[in-house]
Amino acid sequence: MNFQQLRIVRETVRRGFNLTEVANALYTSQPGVSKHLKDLEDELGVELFVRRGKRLLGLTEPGKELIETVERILRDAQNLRSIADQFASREQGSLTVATTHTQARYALPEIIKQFKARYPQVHLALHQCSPREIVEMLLAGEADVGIATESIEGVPELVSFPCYTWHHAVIVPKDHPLTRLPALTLEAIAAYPIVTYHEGFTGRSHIDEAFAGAGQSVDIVLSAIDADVIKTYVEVGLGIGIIAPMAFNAVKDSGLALLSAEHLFPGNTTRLAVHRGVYLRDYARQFAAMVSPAVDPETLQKTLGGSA
Amino acid sequence: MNFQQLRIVRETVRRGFNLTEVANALYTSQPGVSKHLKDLEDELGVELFVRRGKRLLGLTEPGKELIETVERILRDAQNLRSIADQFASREQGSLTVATTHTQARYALPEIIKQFKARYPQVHLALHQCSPREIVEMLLAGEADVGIATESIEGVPELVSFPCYTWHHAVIVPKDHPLTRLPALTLEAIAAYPIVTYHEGFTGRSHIDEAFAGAGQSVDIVLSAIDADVIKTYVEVGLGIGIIAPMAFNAVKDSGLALLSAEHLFPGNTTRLAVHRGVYLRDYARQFAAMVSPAVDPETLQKTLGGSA
DNA sequence: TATCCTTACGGAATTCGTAAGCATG
DNA sequence: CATGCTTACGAATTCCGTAAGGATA
Repeated sequence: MNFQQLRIVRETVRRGFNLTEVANALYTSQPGVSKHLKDLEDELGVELFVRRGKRLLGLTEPGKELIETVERILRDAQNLRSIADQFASREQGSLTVATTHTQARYALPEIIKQFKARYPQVHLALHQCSPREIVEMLLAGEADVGIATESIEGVPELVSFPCYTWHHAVIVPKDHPLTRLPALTLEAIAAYPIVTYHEGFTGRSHIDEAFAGAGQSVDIVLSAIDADVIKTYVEVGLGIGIIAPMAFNAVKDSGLALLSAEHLFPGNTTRLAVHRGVYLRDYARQFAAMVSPAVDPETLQKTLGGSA
Repeated sequence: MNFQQLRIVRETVRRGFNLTEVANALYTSQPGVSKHLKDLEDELGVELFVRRGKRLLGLTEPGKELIETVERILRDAQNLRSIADQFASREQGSLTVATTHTQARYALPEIIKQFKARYPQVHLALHQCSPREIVEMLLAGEADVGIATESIEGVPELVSFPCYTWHHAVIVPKDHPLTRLPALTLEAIAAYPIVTYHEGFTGRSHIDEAFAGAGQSVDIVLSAIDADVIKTYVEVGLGIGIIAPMAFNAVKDSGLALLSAEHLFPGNTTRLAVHRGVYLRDYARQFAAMVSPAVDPETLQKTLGGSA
């Protein structure tokens, strides 16, 4: 048994049991991959993969049991490197953050500015992607930290911490009839075509729930991933917008008006997530603490300890 | 990084940083050991060991951090083999139990008889040793299960379960004056020379506590590891004995009388212990459940999951 | 027929053990 | 001067990539 064999097993599962892909992903030859798998199965005395003829189709029962331990071993091997790096160069290294447009554009800039000032030697990579991709990246070990409002809770392999809670708001052109209402209602909003976030983004599910709960059907004429697009179409007069309020800038968005809707939509909690059982470098823990008040950089590592 | 290097690191710590011993323990050459350590340190970019000249003295700070993860990786590698064996031959394998004389002689025979009937293909090795050695064996992965009344609690790397609770009893020659007392007292016992267990064995600490708490000084003329020795010397008239009551057999020990002392000594709880984070084969879980009613063979593995 | 896996084999790289050298108590 | 670690080097083993062959959709 060696690490390469375990890497191949892990990659085989991740790549959907296509050994050619696995070989490419690990920069090695396909026959080598094939042989390594066979050797490992021989050594363990158990078939790990279900085969039909020469094709691999999935994991056998023992394979399913074993894969979890394989993943933990490889994660721990990576942890060894991280711990060593931590001691070798405490304030140097890299940090990969996976997050959504909304966070990257509105919530994180100030934090990242501070972080960069504190840790100028850390190479910070900000991956902008969908909440589901954020989870994928964390699970695959491609990102150290994920920040999003959706999809993060309910993934048992992840530990997450609340960052802040906010409510959707409505944006309309400055002279829009809705600005003259004393207080917004869901009925009043539903009377107009709506521009808002895509499904699975920035609390969109909570918007749908609110209207569904009130028995209102809404006409969503356009959905976008980011508030910049939404604002643009609201200015153009396509409809009214529902966005996260931190995306509104009174100066830059002077053609629009922001109407509070806290009483209409359930609160959204943006969360920071980390894969259980991974070792976070000190600067990564500090970053997490800057993003979420629920993170204590001293005790975080113990919280992560239990590898599920 | 490879498994051999990690094995060498672990063994170096266990063998007190003597690389010659490490090489012998791992059946390899000493220069190879030396090189492997150096290569790993180079790869990680950190010194793992404190050296004076050419001698290794101990772990550096990074070494101390890393060793825990190294141990977990190697434990997980062993777990891979155990899981595979579990599927390859469900009722075949080996089980190593480390326990004390008292358990091996009086508590376990019936359980082991049942276990052997149920799993005739399992090679069962019963290691009789001191409670402290039991802990050592569990920590080193040399035993799967440990059973003892002392030393087990308070070791964070172990999970333990209560098996049964009992109180020490007094044995005396059949016609001894103490047999005519309506109820024993510590004072009455302390008036005679005493034969009982060694320190660190079979609840001896509780005996000392009881006398110390009552302000009684006692004359322990002989201490032994097992009740057979104690009984022999009581029969000879060397003194009165304090033993675990399960060691008394009314038929075989017809020359002796057993006097209850439940009201005098604190209760002892015999416990079963397993190293956290190890995978136990199904038959091992069944064995644990036969020994301790607190063990549920179905959920045991999850209890062990959290590797401290 | 194109994709995908296995077997076979030769070369490269790694690992291992022996021998020799040096430091420490 | 005996114990213990390092360096050096040749042998054995392992690992890897190319080439060829066979199975499946």
